[in-house]
Amino acid sequence: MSVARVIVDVPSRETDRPFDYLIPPRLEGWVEVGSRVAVPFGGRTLQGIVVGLAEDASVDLKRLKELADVLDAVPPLSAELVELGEWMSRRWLCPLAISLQAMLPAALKGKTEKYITLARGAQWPADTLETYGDLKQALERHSPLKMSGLLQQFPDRADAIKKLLKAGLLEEAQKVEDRLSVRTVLTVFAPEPDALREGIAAIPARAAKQRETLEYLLAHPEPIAQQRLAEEVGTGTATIRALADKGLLELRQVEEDRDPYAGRNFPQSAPMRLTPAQAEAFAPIAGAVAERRHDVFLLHGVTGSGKTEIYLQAIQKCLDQDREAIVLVPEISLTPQMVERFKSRFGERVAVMHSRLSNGERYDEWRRIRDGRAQVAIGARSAIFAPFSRIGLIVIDEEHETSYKQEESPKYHARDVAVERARQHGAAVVLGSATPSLETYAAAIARGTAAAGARRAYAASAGEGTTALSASEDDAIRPVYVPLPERVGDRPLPGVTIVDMREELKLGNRAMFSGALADALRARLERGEQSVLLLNRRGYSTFVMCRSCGYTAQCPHCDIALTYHRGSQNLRCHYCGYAEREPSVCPSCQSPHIRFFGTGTQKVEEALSQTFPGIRVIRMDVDTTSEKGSHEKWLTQFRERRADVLLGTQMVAKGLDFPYVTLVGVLAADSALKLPDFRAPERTFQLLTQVAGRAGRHELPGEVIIQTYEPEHPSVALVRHHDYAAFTEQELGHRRKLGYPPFGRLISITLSHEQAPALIAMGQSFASKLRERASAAGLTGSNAYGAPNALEVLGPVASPIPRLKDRYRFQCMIKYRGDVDALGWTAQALQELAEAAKRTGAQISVDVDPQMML
DNA sequence: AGCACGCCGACT
DNA sequence: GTCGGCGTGCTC
Repeated sequence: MSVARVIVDVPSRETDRPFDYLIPPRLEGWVEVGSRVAVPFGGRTLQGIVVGLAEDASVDLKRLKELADVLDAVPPLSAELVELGEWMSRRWLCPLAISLQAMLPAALKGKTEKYITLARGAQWPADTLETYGDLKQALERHSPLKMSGLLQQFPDRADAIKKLLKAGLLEEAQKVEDRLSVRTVLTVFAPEPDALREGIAAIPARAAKQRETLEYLLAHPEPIAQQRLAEEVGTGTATIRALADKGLLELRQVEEDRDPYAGRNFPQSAPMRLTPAQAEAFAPIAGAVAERRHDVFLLHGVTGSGKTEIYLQAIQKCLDQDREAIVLVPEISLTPQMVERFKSRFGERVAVMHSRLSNGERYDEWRRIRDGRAQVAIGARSAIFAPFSRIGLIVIDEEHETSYKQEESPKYHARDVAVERARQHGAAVVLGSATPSLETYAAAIARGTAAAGARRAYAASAGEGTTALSASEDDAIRPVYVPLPERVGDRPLPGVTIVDMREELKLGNRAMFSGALADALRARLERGEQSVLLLNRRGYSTFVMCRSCGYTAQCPHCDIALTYHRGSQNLRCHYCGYAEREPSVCPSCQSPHIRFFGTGTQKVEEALSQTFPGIRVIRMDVDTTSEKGSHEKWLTQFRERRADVLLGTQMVAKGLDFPYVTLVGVLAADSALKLPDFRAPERTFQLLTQVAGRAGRHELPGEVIIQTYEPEHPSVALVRHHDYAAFTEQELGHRRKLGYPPFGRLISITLSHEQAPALIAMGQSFASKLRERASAAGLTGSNAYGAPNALEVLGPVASPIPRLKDRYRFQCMIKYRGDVDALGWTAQALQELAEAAKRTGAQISVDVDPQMML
């Protein structure tokens, strides 16, 4: 008998290794690397993934249990994806079970279900029967019963069931079940034409409908849904059933794909003629695809420069070779517009995956990919795991977007996974952005450019410092730089005005709209044009304070000010979801002078209506787009010009393209600048540049007005001339001085605990252990030239949000040069820490290459 | 992560 | 004297 090595679905570091199981004869032949199996594990039955097969000789067979089951006819993961999962676990220091789970559609996240049956032949003593007769009766009616169902029926009998199990009067069985519903449709299958004609001849003259039905099938022999056939023929399903009973046709339940885009027509679109600039950018990418080279490209194109058409044509090249393509877009720009462009070009060959699909819909799209019915996958972050087997191209649009980094474990970055996966397949990678992340950009500039002379466009300003990324760093991405510096049709970038709100105040304007913005809005209303307004804060007011005693409303579970929401009249914590009623007097001193400060999107909406009576505003933020399809609904309304203003948080900044938008207003450009995060300036610059790109994308010229209290901050000032290069140069200078990415790398380790003192002690002992190890390894100590240390351990310090969901948080940061093996080193240290943490009840969370410092 | 086994307080 | 609290330890 052979042996399967299984990663069980327990997301803990202690069980993060393969466990060996015997493959029983009945399952022989069904088990492969990547199979999903059910295994007995410590007294229960769990889902697991087979990561290896061994011959019996190599393992000690005596103590092995057998696999309980193989859960799918076709393994959901390929050996290649299992390998990718192992790579991810090393790269982001997370248990393999978690990496593997991330690659499966949610529908295949197996759940252990317990079933209860009456023990066969067991005699119930009279007194037991008296007390627990109702349980016995329930099980006599239906058996086996789900434990969960039984508990629902008898909520207070949990202990009783346990007792009866122990006494051997009840028995328990466990099964791993999918969270899955495959929709089936009753489908009619026609027999061979000859049989069909015989059937028609045999039908009595008065059964006209039956005859018609068979005649229809003779003309249309392909399988058809019973319902549909009945409609076509103009009869009821009874006719069809009658025919089935006679054996004249076959009726079967057939699994149906839930097509989330069913009933929508996507007019076929032909490739557009590329502009000379597009063609120049396209050439090296197409070349790499044609030659099946694993090259990575940074396609740096300003907003409106036509990157998408380049993606589409590169994908076509890839399909022509009978290879497959993955396109990642940020969740937020996975709008109908984007999907439509891909569906129009590639039709049925496109599978779409995003979070708004139900588990079932997503599973169906996933199966279309796996079964080879789709060759292009477009989706958010997790689409990088699309189960293709011959990938030729991976595109990551808006490469700089933070949503590519998953904030929960596995804390992977889809961009890095993409490059690794492409390497496995010999596929090309295109990273597209108008505002590339500094990491990608610096690496590309360091490597050089594909097109001669292109480097001039951006490179000079980036400075020599960008080469600081260590050349020996083996997992560093080194993209070929492909600039696309002009907008299609030579449309100019919109003019940008920066308004200093301090000056407005001096002029006596205390409103949230500056004179310039108010005038510009009014002009759009008069001309019937549209505007987009950005304010990156939802809710009505951002904090609540008592003017008598200084009390501020804080979340009782987090160290965070509560935000006032107008619609629901409550105060809410945006981190844990806590809500309380709006106070009318100060909860602390009962003074009526409790006031709401700070501006959120709700308040702007109100101010718009007051300032411009009759204005039609669509507000888009987390609060108005939580419903399925609402995002799409608002955008459609806006496109159809049923509103004058689209007001929202950063979700209005990305990827939208409306011809009548001629004004973009940013209400508080500096709102994110004060955050304690070294990427805050980069993010602000990116957000402002992106939102500015929403204006004037078609015939009408665009205008951008940015309100700020910090007009001279580079993140704001340099947006004025869309000066990515100048901003980048400055910012890279700062990063270099501080040893931040891309000049150094970070691993953040956050410890959390319900009690602060225990946490502080633990944090300190952990940090000093790390430091000891580092110095023992000769990694610390500044060198004689004042160059940064190879590795530094910073902290522990309280996290920027010191308490979240009733847990205190402390963090350590490991800052290191790219040529140091900090991952292996940290993994070891964590192993030790994990043991200590378990005793004290602390939680550890590791973030390799953190994107958010909060 | 759970579920077992194992040692100390409030009940029959 | 028993039921049950949840503290450590293991799971092929």
